[in-house]
Formats: sequence, structure tokens, C-alpha cells
Amino acid sequence: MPELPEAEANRRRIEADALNRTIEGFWLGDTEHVDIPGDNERARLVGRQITETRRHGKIIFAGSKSGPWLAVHLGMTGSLRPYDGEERPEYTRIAVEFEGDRRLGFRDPRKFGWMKVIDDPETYLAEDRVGPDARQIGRDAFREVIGGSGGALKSALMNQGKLAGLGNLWSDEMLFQTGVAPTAKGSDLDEETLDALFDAMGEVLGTLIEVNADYSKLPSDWLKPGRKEGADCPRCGGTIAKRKVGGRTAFYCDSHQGA
DNA sequence: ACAGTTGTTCGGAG
DNA sequence: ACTCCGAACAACTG
Repeated sequence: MPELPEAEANRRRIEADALNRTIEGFWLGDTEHVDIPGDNERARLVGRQITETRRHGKIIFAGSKSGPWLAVHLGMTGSLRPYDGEERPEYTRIAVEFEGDRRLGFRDPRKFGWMKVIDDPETYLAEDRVGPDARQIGRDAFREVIGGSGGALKSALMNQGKLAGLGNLWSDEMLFQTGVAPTAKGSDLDEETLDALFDAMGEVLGTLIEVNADYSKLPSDWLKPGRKEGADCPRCGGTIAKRKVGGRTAFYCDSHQGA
């Protein structure tokens, strides 16, 4: 379930199991409609090694100082799976084959993810107009970006050009913990509320990264464990409600989130 | 069987 | 030119 914390957990798998091994080639599965690098792009990586990784928002980068780099977006259902030999997980679309038996698979059942070969992360992020990473943005920049948005707050939080890393689940969570309605307008919020949102974002993402995105380890007073319509709110006497906001299903407390 | 889905992109309206 | 919204995308899961 890939938003920023899940992308971070996947990045760590590369660090743990796919670093400093020479790339010999690629395995290709059912890649129809999957956006992956072509022959010439893949060939740029053969003979090279992944020596470092990065993450910006939901995008994972794997490469080396002089490049080129692999950039991966997990889409809605993607994950990176190191494996050995032919122990390939189902729905693996493409896999990097390292010297020896090690492979790094890109599993993506619903084919909404992508993989590219790029020269370097900074240039890619600038050209693609990706906003500041949600873990790196400062309080002032957050106030400006979110406080300056005109539409539904939830939509602004999920807009990767404004702020990179939040999706449906964790935008709901930070709004829930702050007590603000998903439909509130950013431009209507006072500074105090914007700061509270910023703090909640840090708390939510920080906690998730700490537990390596293992949802079973989340506090019981979070929205996520009981994120379904009609559930009792774990923070007040309210009830969890559901509605479409910005084209996605938002869950929120009908009592302490004001609307 | 059929509805629902964690994300991005695109066209069109404002 | 920029912002915002809704629909579309593909294919699996419950």
C-alpha cells in the first residue's frame, strides 16, 4: 500500500539485499501496459552496481554516483522483492538480475506502477515538477503550500506537485488526528491549525517509518485500524463516516472533524 | 458476480 | 497560464 512510508520500507529492502552486486541483465514477465525501460535503457545498467538508494515522496531511486539510476513508482499495488534464483513472486513484471543468484523483482499486480532509467534523481524531480518531500519540507513551506490551496484540503495534501508522499490513507490519518475535515479549504485555516497539521504529518509518517509500515503495530487510537464506515471513533464519541473527496474515498469522524 | 481499490494522468471548466 | 475536478486507466481481491 504504497505511500511515502511504504516506499521507504521498499527502499530499505534494496539497501538490505541488492546493494553492491554487478547487474548482469533483466528478467521480463508480463509487461503489457506496464511502463518499464526499453532495451537500450536497460542496457545502460548492465555491468554496473547499485551502490546507493534514495527516496523522494513515493519515488524510489537506486543507482550510483555517476549514474544512471533506476527510478521506481509502486503505483497502487507495487512492491520491490529481492529473491534468489527462480523464487520469483507472482505478478513480478520485471526483475534486475545480479551476479550470482540474487534478483530484485518489481511485483505489480495491477500494473499502475512504473520503472524508468534516469540520469540522476535531482534532474528528474525538477523536470517532473515533483513537490518537496513530506519528510523534508519545513513548517513555513508547508504553511505556504497548504495554506495557499483553494480546493479541498485532502486533495491538496495528496497533490504530489505541492507535497510529495501522501496518499489516501495517510492524508486521512493526519486530518483525523488534527481534527480537521477533509473538505476544509487550506486557505480558510489559521496558522495554528496549519502547524497542527504539519505536526500530525510528522507524527504519522515518522511512526510508520519506525515500524517499517507494519500496520499491526499502529496505536489503537489511530483512524487506520478501524477505518470503515460506521465504526466508533477511537478518540471521541463520534462515528466514522465515508464520502468522496477529490475523487477518492475519505474516511473521517463525523464528530471531532467538524464536518 | 460485482463492487471496490492504497495512485497518476489527462481534458476541460473556471 | 494556472488551479481544480472528475473520469479513465488495468486487473486483482473480497
